[in-house]
Order: sequence, then C-alpha cells, then structure tokens
Amino acid sequence: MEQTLTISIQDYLKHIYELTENGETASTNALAKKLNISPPSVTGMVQKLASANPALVEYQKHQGVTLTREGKKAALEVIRHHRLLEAWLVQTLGYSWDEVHEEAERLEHVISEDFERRIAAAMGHPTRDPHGELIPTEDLKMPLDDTTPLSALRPNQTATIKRVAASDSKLLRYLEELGLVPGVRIEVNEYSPFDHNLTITVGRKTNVLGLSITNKIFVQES
Amino acid sequence: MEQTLTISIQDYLKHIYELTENGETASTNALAKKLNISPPSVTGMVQKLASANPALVEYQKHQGVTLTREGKKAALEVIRHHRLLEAWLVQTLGYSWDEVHEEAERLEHVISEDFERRIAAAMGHPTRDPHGELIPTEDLKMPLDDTTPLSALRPNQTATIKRVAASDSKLLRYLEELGLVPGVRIEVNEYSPFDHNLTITVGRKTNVLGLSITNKIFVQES
DNA sequence: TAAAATATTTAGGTAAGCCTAATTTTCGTT
DNA sequence: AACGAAAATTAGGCTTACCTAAATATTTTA
Repeated sequence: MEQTLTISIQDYLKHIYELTENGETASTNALAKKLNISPPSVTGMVQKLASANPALVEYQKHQGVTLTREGKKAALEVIRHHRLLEAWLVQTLGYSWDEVHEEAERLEHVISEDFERRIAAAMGHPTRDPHGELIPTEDLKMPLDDTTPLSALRPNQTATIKRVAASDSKLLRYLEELGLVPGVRIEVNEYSPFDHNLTITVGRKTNVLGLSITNKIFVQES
Repeated sequence: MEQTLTISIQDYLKHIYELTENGETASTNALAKKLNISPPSVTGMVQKLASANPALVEYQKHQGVTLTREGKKAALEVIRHHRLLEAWLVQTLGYSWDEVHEEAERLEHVISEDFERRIAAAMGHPTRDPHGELIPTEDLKMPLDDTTPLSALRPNQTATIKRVAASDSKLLRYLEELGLVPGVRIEVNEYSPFDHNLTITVGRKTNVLGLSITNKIFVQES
C-alpha cells in the first residue's frame, strides 16, 4: 500500500493530473508531448499504472486516462512538494520566479515528508507558490481557486493579482519588470473592444496589455 | 566530457573516495558492504567505471580500485553537496545533527551547481559540516585536516572540538547531551592509563570518556 | 606447501523505462 | 459510408543496474 513510487511514475501522475484538472481525460499523445516521451512508451506506462495494485489510473484502450483516488493523492503530493519548494527557494535562497521551476522539478521527487513539513512550517504554511499557484493542503486536497482572469475586468474595476499562469522565463521576467506579480493591486483604465487590450495601472505605471497576457493573469476583484 | 553521472555512479565514487582516503585501494567486498550491493554487481560497475571515457577509476582484476583524477573530482563534488546540505538543513530548517544524513543522501545527487553556490554563500562559505567534517572547496580540493584525536590529549591540555566522526544516531544524541559538539572548548583533567579513559570538563560538566568515544572526537589544541 | 577459507569474477537473468517500426483503431471529411 | 489522416497500440529491442549460482583466483593456515 505504501510503496514508494519511482520518479518516473511520479512524473506521469503529476502530468496526468494537470491534463485532467478540467475534468477531461488525458490522451496518450498529449501526455507524451508533455512528458517528452514517445507515445508507445506512454501507452506502456499507462497500462502498467492501470494494472498496479492499487491502480493509479483508470484506463481503457484508445480512451485516454484519468487518475484514481490513489493516483490523485500521489499526484497532489508531488505537486505540493513542487510548489512548496518553489516558494521556499524564492524566499530563502533568493531565486527569482523564472528560475525556480527546474530546480523544484528535481527536488520534488526526493524530499522527505519531514522536509516538506519543515519548509511549510518555516514559511507559515503558504497557500500559493511564487506564481500564485495553489499549494495542495497537507491532507492532499487542492483548494478551490476563486480568481478570475484579468481579461474579464473592465474599466474602473480594481483587483489584486493572485496568480500568473506562465512558465516561459522571458515572459515571467517581463511581467516582473512591469510589476505584474502576485499580491499587487491594479486598476483597469481602458478596454479596447476590438483587440481586447486592457490599459491598467500598477503602482504609478500604466501599461497596455494584450489578451495573451491578460488571459494568463488571474485576479481577485476588490 | 561533461556527462552527467547517474546517481548510482555518484554513489560508487563517493564510497570509493571514502575507502581510499587513507591511500589504500578499495576492495570489492568492502565497497559492496558499504553500498549494500552484491559483490558481483560491484565488480560489474567497477569494470564499467574503469573503461569509461574518461576513466573514473583505476582497476586491475583482484586488486581493488582507486579513483582517477576525474573520479576524485566527481566524488568531491558529491561530498561537497552532501556536507553543504547537512550544514544548511541544520542551520535553516532546525534539523539536528543525527537527522540530516539521510535527507542529504538523497538531495546531494539532484541539486544544481547554482543551488550549491547559493547555500554556500547563504552560510558564508562554511568549511565544516555539522559533524565537523571538512567541506571540499568550490574548486574541489579537500582541505587538510589539522586535528588530533581527543584520545591523544593528556591532563591539563585544553582544546576545541573540531570534528565528531560518528554516524550512529544514538551516539550522536548522547554526545550532544554531554555538550560534546564541534566548537566547544574542553579541558582534560585525568587520564587513566589502563583503560585509556579521559576525564574531561565541558562547560561546568565533567565526564569520563572511554577510548571508543575519545577516538572519534577530533580536536585542536589551544 | 597444500588444503581450506575467503575474495573476486564470470555467466546468465531480471525489471524498469525508454526507443523505433509496424499495425490497428478512431476520427474527420467528403 | 468510405477513405485518408491522425492517434494509439503492439512488437521487438536496448541500456542501466541490479541479482544468484557457479567458477576461479588469492590468501590464510595447518
């Protein structure tokens, strides 16, 4: 029951979680692309995970996969590790938010539960990582995300940035320069209906942001 | 040339380093015992390391192994990771010195050079880990250890504890209780020639220590 | 110095996790 | 509804890093 999952399996589960968060099943091809592994290899591993005891995924030939309760728990454990690590690397070692991902990607598989507890406690049990991604709770539930995309706001609305759903380093550095990071308050000044550009104020700076950006920034109105 | 060594290989090199520090060669059996791997497996891996390019070990059938310059560098890198991690886990996460080993054992193989540099800098480039073991320098040289075993001291000599060469958790906790940890000043009061017991003062406590302990504590006279 | 004990190596196998090439299934069109 | 494209699977192989059993080399000891 309390088998230790290989790093490889942990990675599969994490990526399946991400592909199925919306309720859909994860296709072999999508998984293969995300894991950077050939589709036949993915088929093989998925079959193995489905016939494991306890089964970690639900799988029917040609129908894609979803996580079982067990698989989901394991996935959330890895994601919790990853996000706590990102937060911690930023807070205690001065990593910037565009640098942490790779490091956390390797560490997430090898830290102990003790280590997990210690860094969580040291940071005061944070609920979001540096990108604003929600951190699964200690009992492995994913909190609900009550944010809306910035793109949905209109002039005169004010909000606090909660999450920035980007992984590209260049984009992250650009957004940081603009001050568009979690925790920051913004105000929408103008909306341009044709291209959906938003003009927003951050501190004393004003910027025009296109949809490709405003769709990736999630806020809480206030 | 700059191949990444597998975790398994890193472990072999680290253990070979430790077995050959005294200048001897490491026997297959000794290595097998230390790595908790069967002797035939060790023979196989050692042959592989010897014919790698560049060779990581020097090996002649039935003659044991030693590290090549390349192998030694790789070993010192792993050891540097391990010891920096131990220091850092103790300093920033409140691990005690008997708990850190296992965690560092897993992390040492996956941290980046960037991570290594950051924790070294954050701690002010320490030269010893929490046990007092010397940390290989950034350019991968092992500093000379200019300490002597406590067992060599005689009454009226005073010294500072520099290193405690023990890995058993129970012993470490016991020594910590007695205050016998690196950095502490001690004074030798009595020497008992038959059993080699030493009576020493630590702070305002006095203890009688047997040879099995005084041989594991290394000090600098002063 | 020869036999016994010990250490080491060789031989042959296994499991995990990946790959490419070939085949089959499903999907999107017309 | 059938055909071509796309997706997925099966078949067959490879590498890494282990294992046990058997064979051989070395060392110890009588």
